[in-house]
Amino acid sequence: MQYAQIILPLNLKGTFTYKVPDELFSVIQPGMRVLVQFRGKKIYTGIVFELHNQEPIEFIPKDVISILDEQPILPPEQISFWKWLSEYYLCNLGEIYRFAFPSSLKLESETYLKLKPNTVIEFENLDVNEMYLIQALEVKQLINLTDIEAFIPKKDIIKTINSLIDLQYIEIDEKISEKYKAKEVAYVKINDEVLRNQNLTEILLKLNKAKKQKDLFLHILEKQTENPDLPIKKSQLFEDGYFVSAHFKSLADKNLVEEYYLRKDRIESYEGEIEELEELTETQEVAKAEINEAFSEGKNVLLHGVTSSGKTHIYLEKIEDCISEGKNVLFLLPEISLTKQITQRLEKKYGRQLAFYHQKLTDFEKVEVWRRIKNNDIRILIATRSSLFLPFQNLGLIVVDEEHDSGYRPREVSPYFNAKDAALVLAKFYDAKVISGSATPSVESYYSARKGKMKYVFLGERFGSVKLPEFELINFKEAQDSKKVSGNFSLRLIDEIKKTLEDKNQTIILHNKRGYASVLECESCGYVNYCSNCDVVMTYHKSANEMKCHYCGQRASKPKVCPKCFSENLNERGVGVEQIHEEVSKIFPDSEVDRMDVDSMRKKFAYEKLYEKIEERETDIIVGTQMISKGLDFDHIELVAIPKADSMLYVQDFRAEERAYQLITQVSGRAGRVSGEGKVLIQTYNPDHSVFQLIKMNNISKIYKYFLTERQKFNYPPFTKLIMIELKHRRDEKVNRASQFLGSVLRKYLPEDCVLGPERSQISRLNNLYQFQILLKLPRGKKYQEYKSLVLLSLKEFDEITAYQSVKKDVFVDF
DNA sequence: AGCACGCCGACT
DNA sequence: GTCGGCGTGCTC
Repeated sequence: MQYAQIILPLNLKGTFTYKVPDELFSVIQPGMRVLVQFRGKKIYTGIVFELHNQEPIEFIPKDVISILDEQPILPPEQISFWKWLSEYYLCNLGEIYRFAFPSSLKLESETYLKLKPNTVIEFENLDVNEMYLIQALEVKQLINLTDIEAFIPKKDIIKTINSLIDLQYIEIDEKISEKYKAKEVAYVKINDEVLRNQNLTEILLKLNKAKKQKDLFLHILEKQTENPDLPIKKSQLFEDGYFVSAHFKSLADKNLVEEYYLRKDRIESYEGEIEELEELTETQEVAKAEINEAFSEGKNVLLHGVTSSGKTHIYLEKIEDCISEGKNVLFLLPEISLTKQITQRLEKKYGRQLAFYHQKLTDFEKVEVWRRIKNNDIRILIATRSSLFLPFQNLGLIVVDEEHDSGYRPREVSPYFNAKDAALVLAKFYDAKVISGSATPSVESYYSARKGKMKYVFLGERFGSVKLPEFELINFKEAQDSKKVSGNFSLRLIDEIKKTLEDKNQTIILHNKRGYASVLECESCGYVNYCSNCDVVMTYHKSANEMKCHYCGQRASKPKVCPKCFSENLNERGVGVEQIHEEVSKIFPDSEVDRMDVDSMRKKFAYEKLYEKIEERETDIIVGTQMISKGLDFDHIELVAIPKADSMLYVQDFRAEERAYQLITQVSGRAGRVSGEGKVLIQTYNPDHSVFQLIKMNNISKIYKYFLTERQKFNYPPFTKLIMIELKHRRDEKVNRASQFLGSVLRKYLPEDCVLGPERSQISRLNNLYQFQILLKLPRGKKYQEYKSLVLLSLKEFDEITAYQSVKKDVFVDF
C-alpha cells in the first residue's frame, strides 16, 4: 500500500492523500497517528483512515513524515463508527477527530506548551532534546511546535514532547474556560491549631455548657484519631439526626473545627468495603428477566421506569453480569454532575477499574483514561458523550441513563450528533448491547421500542411499593375570579405549602425562567432593552442588579430611567424565578427559602452548599429552574409546586409539550420518595389542556399515544426525519440571499412539501450574526437515503457558489 | 478551519 | 504614499 488517506484535525471535507515512504511500508496501519505537513510548513498529527495503491492524478502527494504509534490508536470499530457518524450527520471527519481526541494526542504546529507549575525537574534523566525544550520553556513561557523546529529535529519533536508530558514536566496550554466547576464534597476535621497547642481538658470544660457541641467535637476527634487518613464527610455527621449543622457551625465559629473540600470525580481508588447488592424486588426481577431475554435475542432495551423505581439497581446488576463475562461497560450520562448513587456502589466494587471521562477533565487526565482504556485496564467507564470515541476494547454493554435528556445532543458544539442514537450504532460495531433508561423516554425512543426495534421494558412501580405522587390541577383563572390569590400564588397552593412546612417537610417550587423579569418596559414610550449583539430583549436580574442576554451572555447595567424618553416608570414584565423566590420568601417569612438556578449556582461550591443544606433539612422551600429536576434525591420533599405551568407549553417547538411533560414528571419524582405521600400541584389557566389532564391521570401509555397522534398529524418525527439547515452571516442581506438560493436548489431536487422555509430563525440575530433556517421533512425508510443524497447534492451545489462561502452553514440531522 | 493573497478606504 | 479591513481561494 503506497498511499494513505489521512484525517486531519481541521474542519475540511474528506481525507487527504499522502505517500507512504518505503521505510514505513511495513509498519503503517489504519488507525495509527502520523505526522504530516499540510499547507506549506505546518505540521499536523493525522490519522490513517485507509491505505490504498491508487496514485492521485491531480496533485503530487507529500510524504508521511513519521508514524507516532506502534499499534493503531483507533480500533477498527472506531474507524467504522467515525465513518458512519460523518455520513449520517453530514459532518467532516476532521471535526470528529478534533472533538474526539485530547489535545496532546493531536499535537500540531499551533499547539502551545508550557512548564507545569511547581515541578522539580530532574535534569540528569533527560536526553538532549528534552533538555533543550525545558530550557527553552524556562526562557519563554509559551512555545509552539513551529518554534521547537528551530532546535529539535522534526522527527523527534513529538517524541520529546510526549515524554515530557508523561513525566508531567510540561503541559498543553489550553485557556480552560472559567465555567469549570469541580464536584467537591465537604469534609470536616479538628482545627490543626487545636491539636497542636491547646489543652483538651480546657476546651471540653468550656464546652460543658453546650452538650451537643461537646459530643460532636468528641465524635469528630474520635473518628479522626481512629483513622487519621480517612476523611470525615460532613453530611455523615448529621445522618442519624442527633447533631444538626448549627452545632457544627458553633464549633467552627470557636475555631475548634473546620471544613474543607475534596474533589469527588477524580480518578482515585476506593478503600472502603464492598456492600453486596440488595435483592431485586419481584417487579425488578421481572424486568431483569425481560432484559436478559432481549439480549439473548440480540435486541437492545428501552428501560422505562417511573421515578424511584430502581432503574439504577437494574443497571448495576446488568453491569456486573457484563463484567463477569469478561467484557467492559460504558455508562453514559447527559452530564457528569449526575454521578450520584451509581458511582458510590461501583467505586466500592471496582476501585481502579472504574474511571470517569468528560470534557472537564484536564488534558493530562483525559490522556490517562485513553491510555488505560487502550490497555484494557478499565472495566467500567462513567462518562459523557465525548467518551463514545475512546478506543474501547471488548465493549459489552452501553447504558444510556436519562436517555430523554437534551444533554445528549447539545446544539452549540459541533459535530452535531445525538449521543443516545450514536451509542446504538457504536454498540453494533462492537457487537455490544445497549440499555437506554428513563422515567420519561423521548417520544422517538418510545415509538421505536413499541414498534419492536428495541425491547420495551416497563417498571411501573416505585421501589418498595411506595406510591407515586398525587397530582392536582389548580384553576388559576377561577382562583383569581374569586379573589383567592396572592400574587402568582393561589390561596390553595399557599395552604398546601403551609401544611408541608408544619409537618417539617420540604417543598420544591419549579419555575423554569431565569432572572427576575423577562423584560423592562418603559410605561410611557414602550421602550425595551435589546441586546446589542442579538435580536433579543434583555432579562432583568435583580440579585445581580443587571440586565443579561441569555443567548450571548452580554451584561448591561439596569437602566434607572428610560434611555429614550427619560421616564422613570419602567415596568417589569414576565415573571422570572427570582421574583417567585422573592414572593415565596415574603409569604413565608419564617421559613428558609433558597433559590437554585444557573445564576445562583455560579459561585464556587454553591451547589454543594445548598445540597447539604437541603440534606440537613435547613432549607424548607427550594425555588428553582429545571436544574432542580436532576439529582435532588431527598427523603423529605413532600410537595412539588408549579405556579406558572403554562409558560412551559407556549414555546415555538414541536417538542414543547413533550419537554413540559418530562420536566413536570422528573420534578414530581422528587416528591414523597420514601413516604409515598407526595403531592404535585400544577397551577394553570388551562386545566383542560390535554397535557395537564394526561399528567393528572398518570396514564403513561395514553400520554405517549397523545404525543404520537400529534406528531403523526403534523408530520413530525418519529413519522418523518428532520434535517435543519441554519445559515449565518454578519450581513443580513447576504445570508438572506444565500438561504433563498439554497432553498431554491433544494426545491429543485426535493418535493415541495419536504422543504420548509427559508425563514428567519426565532432569534434572527445572535452574537451579531443574522440567521436563517430551512427545515427539511423527509420520509422515513428506504426513501430517506435517496432523499438525503439529494440534500447532499444540493449542499454541494450551494458550496460551489464562491460568493456564499463566507456564510456559515450548520446542518442538524435528526433535528 | 486558517492563512495568504489582493483589492479598497483611512491615516501619517 | 502605507496600514489594515475583509472577500476569495486553496490546502494532499
